[in-house]
Amino acid sequence: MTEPPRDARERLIEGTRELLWERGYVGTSPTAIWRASGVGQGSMYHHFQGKPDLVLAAEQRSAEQMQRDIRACFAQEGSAYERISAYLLRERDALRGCPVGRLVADPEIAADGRLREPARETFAVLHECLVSALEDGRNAGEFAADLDAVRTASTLAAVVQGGYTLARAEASAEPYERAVQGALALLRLADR
Amino acid sequence: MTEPPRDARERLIEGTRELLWERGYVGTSPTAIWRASGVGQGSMYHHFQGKPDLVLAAEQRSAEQMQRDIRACFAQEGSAYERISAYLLRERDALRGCPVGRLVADPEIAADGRLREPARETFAVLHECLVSALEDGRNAGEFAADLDAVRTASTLAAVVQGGYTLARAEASAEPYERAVQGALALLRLADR
DNA sequence: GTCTATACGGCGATAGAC
DNA sequence: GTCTATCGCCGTATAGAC
Repeated sequence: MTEPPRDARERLIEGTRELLWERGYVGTSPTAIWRASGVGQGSMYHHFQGKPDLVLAAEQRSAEQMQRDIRACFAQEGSAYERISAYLLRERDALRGCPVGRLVADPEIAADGRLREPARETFAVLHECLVSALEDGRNAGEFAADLDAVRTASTLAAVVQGGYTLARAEASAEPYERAVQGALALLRLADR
Repeated sequence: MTEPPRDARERLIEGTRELLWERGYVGTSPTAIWRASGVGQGSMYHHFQGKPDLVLAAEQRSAEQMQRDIRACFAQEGSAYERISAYLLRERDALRGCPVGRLVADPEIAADGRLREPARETFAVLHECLVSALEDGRNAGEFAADLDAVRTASTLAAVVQGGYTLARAEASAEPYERAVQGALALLRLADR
């Protein structure tokens, strides 16, 4: 399915992505990165200036992929509700959480505009897709005419991100599933 | 308002709470703790066995406080919707996030049953309060008879936690406010 | 491009004096 | 109970050979 990484640079980015997802910025050491990526230390410092530089490249890759997945999901055929539920019900490993959302938990990333940018952009794309779908549904009579698309879009995005937190606290995917199902049910009830 | 910490033990717990909230488990070093708490290193290792022991005490304190706040909020007078919105609209520093929810982002805490327990218990308390309020509202005719209280409770809890993530990604409290307002609007629309 | 060697500070903890 | 000293390891690089 997935192409195996080719050169050192590519392996480093993929290794960093994995470690960032699992352990965050502080928890991800350069040593762990080159070891996990199967390249030498000298090679890493040849391709990247240092940890922040490599992390930025990894973040951009993760953001790019998530944005592509989001757009693909919302470009599918179907009613507004179907597209929204398709996104919310996508296969996710709730206990792993979101590779992009995880990043902003660390203050080093939250405080640095450049390191924060990929996450900001990704959630902006998600929000835009959700707003469009909600407006479509409102225009088609699927949702109440007074449904606030902008706010509801933030609600739905938050349910996914917060569902991860609840899942990790219980070490079970169930709270995540419940949160998403509950959000979709509320959306169905908002049909007049 | 708040009592200043008295003894070394107390100061250590409060200092650890702050650092954990801000920087998570990996990002919080014993050295930073005793420095921030204004006690000596030897004192710290006299009162606590090591980092996990001290972190557990700090977690329990944060969990205890959050649970007390939750119960107080839901014990107020008013309709079910009023109690729920009172909780969702509580003054929060959205950019700081949740002192309890932050903990489970770190794998060291998520993987350790004892360190995870305070967070698990806190979200269980929140879920229970939300379910009770939603059932009350349903019985009083405030919400649709087929509203699923258990799932909706998880949805509302997730909106708050996920709202923090969106806020940090944008470095603004606005996405958090939108998410909460959107959730309350959905709840109001689910009234038949 | 990739390698090994080296550096310096911080982490997490222990020892033992006071 | 609190203090300072010390420890071994790791984080985050830099240097210079190959």
